[in-house]
Amino acid sequence: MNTTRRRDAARSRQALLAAAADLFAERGYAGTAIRSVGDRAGVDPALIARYFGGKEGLYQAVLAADPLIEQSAPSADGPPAAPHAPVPATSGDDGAVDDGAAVAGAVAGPPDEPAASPLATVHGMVDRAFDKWTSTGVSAAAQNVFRREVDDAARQATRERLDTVLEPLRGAADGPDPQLAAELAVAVLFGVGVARDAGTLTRLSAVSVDELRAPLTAALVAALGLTDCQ
Amino acid sequence: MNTTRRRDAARSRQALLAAAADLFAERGYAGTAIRSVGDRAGVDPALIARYFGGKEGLYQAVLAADPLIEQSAPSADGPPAAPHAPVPATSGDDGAVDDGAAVAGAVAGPPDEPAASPLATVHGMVDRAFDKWTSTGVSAAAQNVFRREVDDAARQATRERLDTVLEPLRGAADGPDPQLAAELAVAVLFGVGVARDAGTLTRLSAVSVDELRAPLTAALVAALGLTDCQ
DNA sequence: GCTTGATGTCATCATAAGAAGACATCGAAC
DNA sequence: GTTCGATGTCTTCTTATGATGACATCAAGC
Repeated sequence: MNTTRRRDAARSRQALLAAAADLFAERGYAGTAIRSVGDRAGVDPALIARYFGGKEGLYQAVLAADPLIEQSAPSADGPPAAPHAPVPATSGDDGAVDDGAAVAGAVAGPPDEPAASPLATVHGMVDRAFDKWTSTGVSAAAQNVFRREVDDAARQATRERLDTVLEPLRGAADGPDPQLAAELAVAVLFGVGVARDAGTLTRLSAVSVDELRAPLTAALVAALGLTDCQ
Repeated sequence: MNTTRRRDAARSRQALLAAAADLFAERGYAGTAIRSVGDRAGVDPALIARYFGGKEGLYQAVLAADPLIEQSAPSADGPPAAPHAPVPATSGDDGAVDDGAAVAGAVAGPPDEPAASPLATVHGMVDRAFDKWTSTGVSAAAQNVFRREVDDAARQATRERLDTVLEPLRGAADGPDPQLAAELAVAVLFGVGVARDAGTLTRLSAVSVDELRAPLTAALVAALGLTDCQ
């Protein structure tokens, strides 16, 4: 089990997976050639057929390996007690739903999170999304939310990944249709992230995620029907 | 100028343009073959080279011809006086910014719209976006907001189209960075539209635009910093 | 009716890409 | 040290695709 073996199937597989994740996110599925993946991975592209069955199988593997947002690990900047600024839309006089101590639990790390407050859930979701964007970038799976051309298998794989994000949002949503509210929030959250990553909206792509936190959180809160002013 | 001439360059050009708009929106740029465009248009694909210079030129023409949202024409359903339901987030007691009669002017039809109220601008924008989605569908240009793989020329063409949408939003935005707020609103608006069109979020794709109006408008209002409760 | 440019049709080329298989080489087990 | 499966490298095949040019056909102007 030498770590620098000249031949190591797992190592090659991982290299291909990482290179494919980059390239699929950068150039899209149709625009990515498996030869390019092999080049970037420093691995012969023929191994893609061996380990993943082909280009489509590689894509599936990339989607299955992507968590969409950062796992429950706390944000890298500062103590996790106050990783986010107050939301303008809810910092006012009434402050409908109380935030506070529920933030830590809202990151949904343990499998049995104790029903965090809706606002804390939103804050945790934004934090985890920002962590993901700034560390490994916006993934191909996130882009799939906005692509018509993905085939059924890839769409299904994307849906399964999205469930992780949709589930807490459903719980946080207020209104007669929590599923719709949660999906709307996903469209807003990933829409901003993917658009920022794409670069067509220049100002959006230029600002730091910190400058995005307040307005994006406000939009999510509104999309979920959590606005306290109604 | 017979309308059914067997040979008509303008007619062929238009057929190619329409077919290309459909296919680029459906399959993406890389996934669209010019032969498919020719087939759908009922025109020989070699004419693409003649009229547009090639696939890239055809794509540019499609982007340039797309308005992203419906032109200022009033909505088809009912009188334009009340095309939209009240927004939950702002239907409350205080109602920060007054709506009312400014709605008609907010659709920004005449070149010198009389500085409509921010809320009316948002309402008009949502109406026009919905009209576009339900009539001709979500365009390839709108999708480009969320695609990294588009080349510089296409990105620039998309930006020029976006300016039409960004300009009134900048005027409606409240806060220190109107450009960022406007781009954020664009990401939210088109993010929801493109995601709904893509079909990965099943509930979002299933509901009618009318069911989307209230929460989407609320999210846009929040993204623009127009929430009255702060 | 003829001419001529515009328009349309067809064949072909060069390239890129995914897939598949033949062959080479490594290394663990014995 | 030998064997043999695992791993890696290389070549080749087939297909799809964008581009190009030759040729055919139409229609307007004289």
